[in-house]
Order: sequence, then structure tokens, then C-alpha cells
Amino acid sequence: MANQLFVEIILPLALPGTFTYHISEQEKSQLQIGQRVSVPFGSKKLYTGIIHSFHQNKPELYKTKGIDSILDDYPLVTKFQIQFWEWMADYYMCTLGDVFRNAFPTALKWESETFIRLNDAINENYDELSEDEQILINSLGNKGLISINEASAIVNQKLVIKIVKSLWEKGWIRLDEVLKEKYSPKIERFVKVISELKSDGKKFNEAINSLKNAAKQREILLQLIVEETQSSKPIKISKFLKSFGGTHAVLNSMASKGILEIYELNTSRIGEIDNTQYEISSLTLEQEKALKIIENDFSNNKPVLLYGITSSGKTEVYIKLIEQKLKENKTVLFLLPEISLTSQMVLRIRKHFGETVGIYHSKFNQNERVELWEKTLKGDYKIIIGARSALFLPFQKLGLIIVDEEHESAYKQTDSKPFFHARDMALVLGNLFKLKVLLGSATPSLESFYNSKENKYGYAELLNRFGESKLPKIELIDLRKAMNQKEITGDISHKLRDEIQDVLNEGKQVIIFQNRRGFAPVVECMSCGHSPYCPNCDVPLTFHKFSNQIKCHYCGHSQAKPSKCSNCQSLELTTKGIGTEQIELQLNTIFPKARIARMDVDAMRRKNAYEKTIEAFENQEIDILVGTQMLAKGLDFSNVALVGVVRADSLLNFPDFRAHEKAFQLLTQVSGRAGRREEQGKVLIQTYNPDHQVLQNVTTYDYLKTVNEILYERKSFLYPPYVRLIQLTFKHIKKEKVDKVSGEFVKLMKNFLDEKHLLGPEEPSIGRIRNQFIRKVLIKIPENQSAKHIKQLVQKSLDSINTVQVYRSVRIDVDVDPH
DNA sequence: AGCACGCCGACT
DNA sequence: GTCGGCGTGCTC
Repeated sequence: MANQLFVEIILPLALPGTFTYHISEQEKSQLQIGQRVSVPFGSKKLYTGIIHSFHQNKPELYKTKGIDSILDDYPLVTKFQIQFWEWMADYYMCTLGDVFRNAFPTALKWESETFIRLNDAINENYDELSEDEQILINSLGNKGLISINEASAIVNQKLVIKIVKSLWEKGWIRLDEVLKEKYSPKIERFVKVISELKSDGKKFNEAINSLKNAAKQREILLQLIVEETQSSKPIKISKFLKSFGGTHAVLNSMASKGILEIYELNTSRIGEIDNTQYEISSLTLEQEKALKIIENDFSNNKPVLLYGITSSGKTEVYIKLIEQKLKENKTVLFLLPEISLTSQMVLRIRKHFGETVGIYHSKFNQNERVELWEKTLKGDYKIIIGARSALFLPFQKLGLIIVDEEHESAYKQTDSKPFFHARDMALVLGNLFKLKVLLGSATPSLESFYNSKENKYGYAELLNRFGESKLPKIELIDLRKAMNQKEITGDISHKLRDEIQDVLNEGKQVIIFQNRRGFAPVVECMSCGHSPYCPNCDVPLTFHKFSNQIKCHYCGHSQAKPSKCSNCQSLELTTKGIGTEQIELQLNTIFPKARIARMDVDAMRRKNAYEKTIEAFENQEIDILVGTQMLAKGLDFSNVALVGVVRADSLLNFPDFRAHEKAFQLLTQVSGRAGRREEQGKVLIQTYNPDHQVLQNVTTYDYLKTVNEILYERKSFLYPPYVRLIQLTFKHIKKEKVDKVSGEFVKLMKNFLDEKHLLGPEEPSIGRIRNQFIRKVLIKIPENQSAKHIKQLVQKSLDSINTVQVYRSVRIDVDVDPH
């Protein structure tokens, strides 16, 4: 008898390794590595897995099961991807299943608990369905929503997945989106002249004649024709009416006469409609030089860091490099932090390269993700622009990865495993598959800067601003002095106030940055000093004046603002500290005539609020925009003459070894929002520490000095890039347990590490979140030891802790290279 | 990670 | 008496 055949399958589970299933000769002939199968696992559950490998070694410790069905007749995952996943699981100390779960689109990972429903608009032919398919469709019609598990009770159990898949592909059913769509595409109304009017002179004359008693309509028609010939951009109704005058009623009446057409568009697709090409101007000498350096280092297989200050023309260099790769018939991945995906840069690249560009957002729904996955697999795109998750697409012939804004912490995944850093993984892909990698930033991360200094990466720079534009002037305002001299009202110094007034008088706009939302961080009793705390977390609740609530920013708990102190019943409650809401209010009092808006997560919760606010600000319907981090990034406003930072100190005093680096980056970025065109903008930073070195360096734009100072600190105190870190987080509802287990872990690790390299267990500044007590342990991998070895020791210690029953319920997260 | 099983407390 | 809390063990 022939040897039995087995496959190793990757399942989306937090369990180590792959899982062994037996297959028949016939199944074997239909299977390839990377192919999708559904398999039974555990009591009754079906999972979607990926074929990892084939072998003939019968496992001795357990009985194998057979596979349920083969979902596709070709692999959806490439061998390169599997290799990459394994590398990641190993590096980030998680399971292959954790990586798979994150790297593969949810809509392609069907499980017993996946819910299906009828598609709303069905125009397919019911009679062409198989009997089983019809049965399933009928019961879906009755029940509306059922799980695949339930479906297996209705139709032939062995075939469920096949039937569901077939119906899905034919468009009869859709998978229920478990994650509710947060994003609804922004629809806008546009207008265009009926095309015959423009091509047919006779028709045109008829139309003009028919409007002889309607002067305004005639005017509008002519103006629209002018605008349409000037640019092929769709004409936004709101914008047109605003600049030209007229009302919706006029347009509607013209539309009903058959002169105009009013239509709607999803604005995220405008770039696709607009087929005017973005042509890059020829490179400046500096750009040429940078390009040469990059090419040279690429040919030596080195990644390159491109340091280019704001408006220095990084985009042009990127485009040149992309063009070169396309000529070699290679594809390109362009990574951006999520927030920048709507930026000018994306639009330009999209315009320059047209249809061959695919864009990958976290806002895309599951169907769109599947589409992008499949198109990438087929090689339909030459360029993919995306956020960190785009790293996982099944690329064909990838030749270059560009990581723009490489210093952004948004590249680090922090919400679910694997806790990877997309910039680092881009470099890993580069290394594994011999790709070129370019990192770009106006404020490179210390790691990247250090690596280029150490010659691990190449280094190119763009230090001149494009055209005439000047860097904004940055000044510090000493808050202590302002306080002493009574030159401050609330939190706005008179200097800042006066400058805002000047800018408003000139009809320019202002951005005010305050890195804390809400009205005031703390409500405090004036007689006993007590503050209300979150019942689930160890943080004081933040007061939100607008809703008159106190909220927890960690777990979302909210309650009405108490009228008296819960401790001493005193009615005298006060608020301390400042948030965006309060700044907004203060500005309203100082500038009663100014139009002021606020941009933070609270104000942006409403649908499309973000887009609306941005647009209103762009259209200069807002004079002063107050906000948090949110408005520091990726936005270009041409009319902003002044940026104010209410209090820089909170940025500097963060309990985090990256605080100074981040403060410099953030303030530099915020400053970049001021005066991006011909006029020089101004930035005013209020602070209690005007002598702080980081703030001083911000005013002089001295990136290199800052970096060298911070590198010195990092070296002295043993932090990256001089050592690598592993952070362990222990969580449990019982304090004694986290203490016990984290203490036990440290005890074990003390056998291998001295106290300089093993910190904790420590209670973090917020010691409890969502009712879970938290302890942290930080491991600094000694320079003379391999990271791999230390990770093995960590794993060994964790395994040994896991052998003790009562310890197992403590949740332990391992974060390699924490941020 | 799920999920089942099994053991204890607090409810109709 | 049962519902449901979570500790424990197992999954190819």
C-alpha cells in the first residue's frame, strides 16, 4: 500500500505551528502550497487554512482528520508570503496563525461562524442554480441571516462551503461584515453639460435660444463650458455655485431642460476620473544628486534613507525611481501611514501613473480588499499604495518598496498580534527577496538615521525647499513669564492672542494645536481635593463640557458630571488642566467674531465630520481650527499663516524614552502646516520650558543636532538603537496574580540578564485598564548577545510559567521592538 | 484563541 | 430546583 499522504495547514489560531491533516491521492493532485482549504478543527468548527507543505510522516500522538474541501483551484498565497509569515512569527514571538489571521483578508477566511445573507439586488437566474443552492437561497430568504454552521444543517453538510462559495461568486449572497463599516464613502454632487451640446453646434444654438429669457442660466451654461474646456476635472456643484453665484434651483431647472446633467460621485474616486496627468518637472540638481546616491546604494543592495525637509521635492525623486522599476517590469509598493493616504502625494502619484495604481486603505470594506488581493495576485497593478497592511498583499515581481514618513509610529501595529513595524518589515522583505527599499522622511527616526550613519543604509538628502517658499519662523513663548507679568488670558498668552488677531485681520487662517482632548483632564473638589476616577481604569475621568459628561479615554466609560463631590459632598467642584474643548471656548471668548472649529476624535465622531471640517477649512469657512495630533499630519492648507501650540510641555514630559524624538517630530510637522506657499508663515509655541533643548532645536530646524543629542541619551541609558527591546505586558483582574506571575517571570530571566538589561516588573502610570491590572517588564537585549537567543530564553521562561495551572489565566503580551 | 466540560453561587 | 460565572484542558 502506498504511503499515506499528509498536509501541514496554517490555521488562524493562536497556537504554535501548523496542523496535520491527511489527504487522498486525488486531493493531492489538486493541491498546491498556498492553496486555500477548509478543515474541521476541534469539536465542530470549520476553519479556512492555507496549505503549508506536504509530507508522508504519520503523526503518532494524535489521529489526523481529513480536509473538508478545497476552496480554489489555484494558490491565493505565494510561497514568498508563507516564508515572510514564518519569519514574522519567529521575530515577533507570535504564532504563524496570528500572522495568517492578520495578513489574509477576512472575507476569504470563512469559518463556521461566518454569517451570510442574501444580496439585495439579485438579477441572476434562479433556475440556473443547483438544487442545493436553491434550497440555501430559499432558507436565506426566510431567515435573512444565517451562519455557515447553520447552513450545514440545511444542505449537504460536506458541500456547504462549496455551495456558499459558489453562491458568493455568483453574487447571490454576501458575507455579513462582522466589523461594522465605520466608513461611508463621501458622495458629492457634480454637474456637467450634456455632451451633445458641446459637439453639436445646432443643439448648442437651440439651447442658447431656449434660454433667451433666462440670463442667469445662459451665463451658467457658458461658464460651465469654459470650465470644462479648461480642465477635465469633474465640477463640484457646491464649489461652482460658490465661486460663480447661482442657486441649486437654477441648476435643477437646467437639468430638467436636458441641458445639464447632475450626477453623484464617490469623492475617493475622483482621482480616477480626473485623467489629467501629473507631470513632474525636471529634477533640480539636488534631486539629481540624491537620485544618483540612491541608485548607487541600491546597486550595492543597501536600503537608503532619504532625508528631505518639507517641500523639498521627495515626490519627484520617488516618481523617478518608480518609473525606473516599471521599466524593468517590476512592481512597486509605496507605503504611507494611514492618515496620509489622502494626501497630495498620493493624488500626484495616482495621477502620474494612472490606472496601474492600486490603493489599499484600512477603510476599504472586505469586498474591496478581496478585489485588491486578487488583482495583485494576477499582477494587474504595477504600483500599490497602501498603509501598513498592504505589506501582506501577494505581490508579483515586486522590485521596490518606498516607505514614506518612515518615522511615523502609525507604522507599528499595536492593537492586535503580530505587533509588527511596517518599516522594519519592508526592510525584511527587501532582505529576504532582494528588493530595493527606500525610507523617506523630513524627520527620520533615530533608528534609521543611526543605521545610515553606521553605513547599514545608504543616505541621501534634500535640504532645499522647492521654489521660493521659506520655512515658517518658529518662536517660543515663555508661559511662566507671561503668567508673572499677567500677560495671559486663560491659556492664551497675549502675544499669541495679538498674532492671531493680526492674521485674522489679513483674512488668513490659524491652526491651534493642543494635544489633549476634552475640556479639562480633571474635575477636582475644592474642599477635599478628590477627583472622580474611572471605575475600570486607574485614571481620573476627563471632563467634556459639551456633553456635560466625564469620560475615560482608555475604556470609554462615561457618566454625567457629578454636581457634588462623591467624597465630601461639597458642591464646589473645579476643573484643572486644559483640553481642546476648553481652548475652543477660550478662543471663542477672545475672538467672538471668528469662525472657530475643533478637530479631535470627539468632534469627528459624526459621519464624514472629518472630511467636512477639512473641506470647510480649505474653503476658508473656518478661521481658526483647534485640534489634536489629528491635524498635524498629511494636510496641506495654503492659507494658514499661523500655527499656535498651546502647551508643548505635555509632549516633552511623556513617560516614554521616545518622548523627545516624538516631540521634535510632531512640532516640526505641526510647524510645517504654516505658510506653505509664497508667504512665510509663523509658528508660536507656548511652553513653561523655553530653554528645553528640544524646543530650542525645533525653532532652528536643527534635526541633526537633535538627533545627535538624543542618540547620546539613548546610548547612556541603553535604549534603541543601541539595544533592542522586548516588552512584556502582564494583565489580570486580580492584582496578586499579575504581581506573582510577572515577578516569577523576572526571577527566571534574572538567570540570564543583569539588572541593567532587565527592568521591572513595573506598575505602569496607568496601572489598571478595563478592570485589568497591568505590569510591565522590559528586556534590553545586550549588544553582545543575539536577539534570537534572548527570545528563546524568554519563550522558555514563558513556557515554564505556563506549566503552572494557576498562572495560565494571566494574559501575557510580548512586544518585540515596542513603541 | 475558541470551545466544552464541570464545578460553585444567586436567582425565577 | 436552573442559569451562568470562570477555571481547566484540548484542539491536527
